[in-house]
Amino acid sequence: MARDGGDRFMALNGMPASSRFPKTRHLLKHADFQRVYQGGGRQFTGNMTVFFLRRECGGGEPGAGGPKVGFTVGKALGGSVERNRIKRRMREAVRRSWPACEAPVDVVFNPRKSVLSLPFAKLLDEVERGLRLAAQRTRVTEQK
RNA sequence: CUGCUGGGCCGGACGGUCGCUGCCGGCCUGCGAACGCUGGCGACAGCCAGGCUGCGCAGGCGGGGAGAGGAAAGUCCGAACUCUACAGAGCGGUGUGCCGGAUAACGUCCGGGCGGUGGCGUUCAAGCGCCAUUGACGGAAAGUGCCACAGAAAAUACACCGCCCCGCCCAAUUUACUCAUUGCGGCGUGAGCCGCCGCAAUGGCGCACAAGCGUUGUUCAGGUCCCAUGGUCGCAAUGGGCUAAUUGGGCGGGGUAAGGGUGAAAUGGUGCGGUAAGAGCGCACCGCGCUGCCAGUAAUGGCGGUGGCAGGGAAAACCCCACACGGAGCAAGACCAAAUAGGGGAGGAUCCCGCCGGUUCUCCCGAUUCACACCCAGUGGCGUGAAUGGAGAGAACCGGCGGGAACGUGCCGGCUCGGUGCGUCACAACUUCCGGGUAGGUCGCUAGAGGCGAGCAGUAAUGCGCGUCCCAGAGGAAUGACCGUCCUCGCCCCUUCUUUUCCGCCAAUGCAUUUCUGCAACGCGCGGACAGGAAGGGGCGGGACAGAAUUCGGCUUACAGGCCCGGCAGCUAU
RNA sequence: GGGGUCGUAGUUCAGUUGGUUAGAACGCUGCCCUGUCACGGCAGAGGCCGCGGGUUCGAGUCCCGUCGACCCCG
Repeated sequence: MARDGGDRFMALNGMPASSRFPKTRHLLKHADFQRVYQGGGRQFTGNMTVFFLRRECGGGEPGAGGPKVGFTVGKALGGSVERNRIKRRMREAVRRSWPACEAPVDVVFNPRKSVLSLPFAKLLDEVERGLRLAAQRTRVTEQK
């Protein structure tokens, strides 16, 4: 089964650093979320909605070089167990998709309930696509 | 063994890779302060530079170790803890509610009592005993209110029907009438249930004096149903009453609380006596109330006496009684504290004294009013407090006037000074300090009514001491993602064995023989098919309910599967 | 962490306090009206009162538990 998926896992497991996801890479503040919703772009990718916005004043803070990611998992998505499961799967997927995006952007993922039962390889694919998309779009707007 | 049910326990296991959040210690980098060390300068306050050590913070690297539950849930109770209010108590409100115990506390738990339900045993039965289970289980003679429809009446008991007695009136009857007893004959043969019989049997149960009910039948009108030991009709005999009496009807007065089939519920129940009719009116048993003794800590139980019945339900209607509770909640609360706005003090920009006026506060004075407490036979007295008032005193602040000092400045004299005039008013920038306090951060924050083990006390809940262990602390919220093996459950497939039923065959097979063929076997025989069971293997799918948020004790609710203990029913074996 | 409100016909709501008959409007169905539709008229169906217990003679209503939805405060 899924020979190609197995290879992908091997490759990801072999990748040593930069696949970590500490708190400094999280997007936590309510104001940050509002800024991304108001000023950024959005794209729906099937099982989630991706919001993104380039961060300008990302000066001296640690972890300012790369993207920062936040999730919104509302009460409508289920009980606390299911919401936690969704967040954990999303975090894991983002953690393994860091190479897709190097730009300093703020990204907010708004997952749907189907993330719970989706095979992990597909979820990984979608998150990686979303991150790459966010990087490209923000670069375009910057050139304008 | 199966099914139902009650209680307790567990809540998949092991491993790999990569992660997340605290903690411990190591290394590196940066910053900060201390300024201990070195060097330089110096007015010996200190400053500058260097780099070592230790400290704090942040980041990075690699290491060790830890990391969701029995319900973490619902937030239904109870506490700890914190702040706040408070002399004490009450009112109000909320909650609890048989008794005793456990506990920090509880609406929780344990034990007991009483009641309900089910089962078993015993007994002719009533009843009694045992077991299981269950109960929001104080008070209805403290008071208010409610009880539809039906029913005479729904809480005051008695209006109505009925029954009985007395009085009056009317009608009928008259030697006939009437009453009682006995005998004979007739009428009747039953809707329902049980039993009995099959041309024989015909027994029992089931109201009444009446009003009425009930039954059958059923669409309604209407009709039907009456005595067997006591019904009714007729006849006869005997005895009694008698010209007034009897019967019937009406009216009036009284007695009665038995009955009146309704209803969820009807004013003690059954029997006997008793009476004009009746009635706890009397008696026996049962129930109930009061009371005495005994047992028990108590709830309560047992025995006896006594009363003749007090009196329905409902308090999850209001309410009464007893007891408990001040309020808010870790976003409690404490500390540090940015930016911005704002507050206060000082400098900027001056202090002192006296007089007058005003405001506020405190004290003082006595009068009136009110409230409370005490004394008193009392309209009275006395004390305290409050409000109003006053002419007084003090303090603070504000305003005005006057004087002095100091400073600035002008003028005059004059030169280590003096005199005199004016000003020193207000506001603001700015500087500095202080306090409150937002964002943010730190603490609270996990060693506890803690877990485990065995012991002792206790029927138990639980308690006591001993030993041992440290076991999540996040904060837009970590405790994960993926994979492998095993475990378990369900379905499907294959192999082997086996059971029942059915079908086919005396052969397949083995041995002998060159071959034909012969021998072995009607048997617990051989072969096959459907179905079932067991074991093994393989494949697929499933493994619940659910995520700590200050911490505990309970309750309630959700929950796949497994284990243990108990009760009931059925089957099988001994 | 506190506090509150509401679940009744397909839909929106009465009825709940103070217990004994479940109602209104719109919608739906059928018939009439009209050449046809709409409007209108007549008739009808449709409810285990969120769920589970209890109190009571009797529960939509009272009590307890539970589920769901919504709102407010810090």
